Amino acid sequence: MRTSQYLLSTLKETPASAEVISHQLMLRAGLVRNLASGLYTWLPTGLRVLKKVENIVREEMQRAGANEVLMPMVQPADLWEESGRWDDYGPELLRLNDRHKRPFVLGPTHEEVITKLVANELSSYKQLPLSLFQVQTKFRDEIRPRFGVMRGREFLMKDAYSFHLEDECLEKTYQIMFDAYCRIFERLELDFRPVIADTGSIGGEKSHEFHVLADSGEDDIAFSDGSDFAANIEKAEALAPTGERAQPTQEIETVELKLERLIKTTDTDVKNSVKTILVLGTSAEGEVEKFVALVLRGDHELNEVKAENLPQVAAPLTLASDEQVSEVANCHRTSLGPKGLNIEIIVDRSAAQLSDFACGANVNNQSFTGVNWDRDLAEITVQDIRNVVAGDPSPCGQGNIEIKRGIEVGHIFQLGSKYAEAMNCAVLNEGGKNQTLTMGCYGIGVSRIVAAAIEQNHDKYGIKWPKAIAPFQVAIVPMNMAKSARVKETAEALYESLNQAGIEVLFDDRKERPGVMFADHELMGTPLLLIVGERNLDAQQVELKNRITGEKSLIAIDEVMALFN
RNA sequence: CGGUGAUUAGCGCAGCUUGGUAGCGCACUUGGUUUGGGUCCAAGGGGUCGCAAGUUCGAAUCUUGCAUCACCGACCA
Repeated sequence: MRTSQYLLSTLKETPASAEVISHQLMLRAGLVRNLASGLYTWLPTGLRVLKKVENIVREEMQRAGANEVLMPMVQPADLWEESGRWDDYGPELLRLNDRHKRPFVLGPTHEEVITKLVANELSSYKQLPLSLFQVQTKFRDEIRPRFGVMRGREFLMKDAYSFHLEDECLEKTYQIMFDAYCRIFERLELDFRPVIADTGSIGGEKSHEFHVLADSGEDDIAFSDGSDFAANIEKAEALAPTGERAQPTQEIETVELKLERLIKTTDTDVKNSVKTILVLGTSAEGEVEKFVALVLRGDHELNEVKAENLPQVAAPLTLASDEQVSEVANCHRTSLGPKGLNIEIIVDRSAAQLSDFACGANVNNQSFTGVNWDRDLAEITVQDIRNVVAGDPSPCGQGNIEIKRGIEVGHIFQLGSKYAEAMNCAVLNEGGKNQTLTMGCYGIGVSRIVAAAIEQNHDKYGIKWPKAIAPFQVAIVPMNMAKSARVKETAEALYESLNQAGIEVLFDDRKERPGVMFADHELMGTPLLLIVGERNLDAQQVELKNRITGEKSLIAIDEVMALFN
């Protein structure tokens, strides 16, 4: 490709709307352009990268035995009613009507469509197991699109689905997919971790997320420093403190301060206080009807996923309003405490270990000190409901927890039969009986990977692409080609040979000054530059510059092709 | 959905307080100059000042409403 025929579209200045480095560089290097909130056009350079990521994913999916298909982005609403997600999915699901006023959705994912397809196509256990995948545009009407293509509303995703008669078979495929994912991210040269993940509302038993480590990531990942344990913080278990709880030594006293003031103005340690959060609870029939108090040590944070997964707590987790707090406890939320509440009390394991602790007194601007479980509060349930913090013992039993930020680029689930049941996806088994299938699903955010790769690979000059996904393998940068016939001939000849050999080469034939060309190629992250100048032509040499290492060297012109063998 | 801020040329911004018909840098066009790290000089083109209503002789500027974008929060496979 010649730059004179190419849409380079680099920018000197950073557009004001770009927050994270990958978004800034994607705009500056001319990879994408914003169309509307969360919607991006891929320019030629960006599309080259996107396609390379897509192809690596495709190759590894095929190697894992999956068949590629392509499903419509627009899906009829009745499929979603059949699975129950028409009601469950919420406003993230973009709904629309066709000219006959028939309801459709823009697919945020394709479980319904694929399950329906397989239900229609398969009839015998002999056709199992089967894995299908596609690379397709997804649309999710995100509440808050941000960071460019990192969290766009429309994005490119590889989604794969596997179908099995038995769970053991599903587990085997799950492991194959797990390995395929590791290979994909290794080929992309990303610093990534598979982490244990929450299955969320999609259901299922087992799930891993694949995270690219980067400070701009939106998720917290808990690692062990003593093993390879890693889990999304949503899912990382906070172990119960070891040892016996200390015996009470103090009597309850009432203090005329709200808890926050008590901690700030006296020597009461926040770690020896508990905070109390009132949330909606569920009845025995699973209906939302009452309240539950969640009690945590003062310095700990509530883990909403853990709380939500408790049967006593209504999902989605809903905090009680100020009015509701008044009804239940007759005080403001800042003075809530577990003692004297006439509702179910769920206490975090760490909070349950405290003795002689401080808490709100359920009277405005009053607290208790010297409170003790058992003695002062008998009826409590102890659960793990907090986020792990750095330094906690790892739930794997070895080492301590460290927390880092990650960008979720992949997620694999053992779905089970939720969708197969809903969509009536079954085959005849060996005994001639109808048997509902069990499913796995496996997603990779293809467009998000492009952003994640930049987050991990850039410097002050621009992007430093991993080899496998660079838009071009090499650029030819001629010095003053307009004035030097030799330079022009050499550059053209090199371009011709590289092109012939199928190397992706960008020939900078613009009439620009060298500095401009260097700056553009560094911004775009081309891994190798071939600099052709009068200076080295007498010796039949060109200069080779490596974008990643910054190394420069001179090589003979007839050695150039050997670089790409 | 709540809070905050923004919206003036393709991009980055100034002008608004104190109303008088729009400017700077980059980019773009033309000519010259320069050519191993974003040359320099000159001349140009380009804007319904987000939209609508109001106040006023007169609105980018004041008032009101709306829209869009972003950030923080809530929310979210």
